[in-house]
Amino acid sequence: MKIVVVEDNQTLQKSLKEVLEAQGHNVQCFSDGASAKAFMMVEHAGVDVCIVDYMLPELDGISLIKILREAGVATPMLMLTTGDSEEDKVLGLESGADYYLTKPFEFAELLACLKVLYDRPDGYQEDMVEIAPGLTFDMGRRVLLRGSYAAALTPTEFRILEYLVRHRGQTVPQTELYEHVFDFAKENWSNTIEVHIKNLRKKIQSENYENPIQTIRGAGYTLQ
Amino acid sequence: MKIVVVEDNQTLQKSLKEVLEAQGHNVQCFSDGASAKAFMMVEHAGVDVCIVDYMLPELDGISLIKILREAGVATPMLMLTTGDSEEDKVLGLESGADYYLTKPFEFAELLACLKVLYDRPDGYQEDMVEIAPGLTFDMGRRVLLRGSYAAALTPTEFRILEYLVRHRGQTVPQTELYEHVFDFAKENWSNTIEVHIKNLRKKIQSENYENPIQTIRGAGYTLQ
DNA sequence: AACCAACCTTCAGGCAATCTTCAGAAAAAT
DNA sequence: ATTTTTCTGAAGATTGCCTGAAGGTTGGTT
Repeated sequence: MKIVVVEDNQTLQKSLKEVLEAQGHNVQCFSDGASAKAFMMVEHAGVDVCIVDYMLPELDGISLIKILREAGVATPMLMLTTGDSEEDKVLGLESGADYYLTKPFEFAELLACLKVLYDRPDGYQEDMVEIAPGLTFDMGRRVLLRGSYAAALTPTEFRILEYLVRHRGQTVPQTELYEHVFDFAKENWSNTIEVHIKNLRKKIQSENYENPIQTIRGAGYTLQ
Repeated sequence: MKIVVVEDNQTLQKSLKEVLEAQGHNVQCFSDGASAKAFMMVEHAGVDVCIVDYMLPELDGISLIKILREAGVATPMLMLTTGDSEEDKVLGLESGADYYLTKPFEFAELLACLKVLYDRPDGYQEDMVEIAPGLTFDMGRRVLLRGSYAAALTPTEFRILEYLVRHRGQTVPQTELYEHVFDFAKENWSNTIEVHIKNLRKKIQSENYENPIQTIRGAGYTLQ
């Protein structure tokens, strides 16, 4: 599979490349966060897994992952770190990394992780999702495509729809949407999510089908 | 969500239970592998995440996970270990664990992991239960599926049916349903549960089979 | 058979969850 | 700085769920 490695330590980068290529993978290396970001923004669709160091010149690993995630890149990410700080680990996971390895690690462990990440049952790496007949959600471009016409999504709408897509078929509570769309739980209530859902529905709606975002009273929303 | 903890160290088990319950989770603890296995074989459908210690009396963590996986249990598993051995880590992941934490760990880290595991895009967890021939209860979507037609459940109906499913074959007293469905026991009696049971039966009913929710006079209800 | 307790059925009022609209605030783009 | 877009909270309307009451059945007991 295609693996992107972002690692500034040249020795480690070379070893990783060798080991992974020996396993038959196609490896693309970067030595700083900025160039990795530039590449991933464009090419992420073809990448199966991303291995990212925590400390990087130009753009650190956590920010890199966060930016990519916000841009709708859903590629599985594995983060490497030297730090023992538990806080960093938490930060790493919350930024959107899918796994976390502390250096020094053995390559066998890395390979096992890759397997776990890649064997995930998903649709996770899908970039184009059919929301309704004739209506496609392009996560890369952040738009809804109806025929040749593209409807833009606002950032919040995008995050909501992305979350619903990742949990398609499940009933997602409003509280959960709050936590993921904004990075915190709302204490004092507001109907912000409801308003965004309404706007999303307006963009999705068509005469040919009923709206695929269903509200399950007392439970949340379900994307069919 | 419902979390199963398998940990023989009583102190740690207690802390885990406390922390997780403080987060609003429903926690079920076991102190050895064998009893956890017995429970999971039957009840795994209702369990969202499993936290399993590496070293356990009766049946060690790795074997436990392996056995459950072979039995088709897809519940996300998080393994705890004291060992630093990289080999153990690899073994743990290959046995089917989804994540791996080395003791001592901080609870914040554990919570972050749980979030990652639980937010997985899925269909991964066994969420569908066949209530009657041709009638499936989809716990994720909170609906009853008959062929392609979906009947919505109200929040209370969902909680009742969920509880009956988790205790399938057992006779569940009304008092127990009260405690689960609402978070308290009812002092002054009402027939609310009876009404909800009636509505549930109406949604479940069909000409082809008799209603699977049986009333055991003087004892409670049984889902066959 | 007559009685009683457990359970069923129906239904309407009250109420909480959600929708809708809109306008001002904040943020982003120009 | 100005314009445009997006976000957010308020207020009111609407929807659909929950519940308790009242009366009806059922099955067991004397």
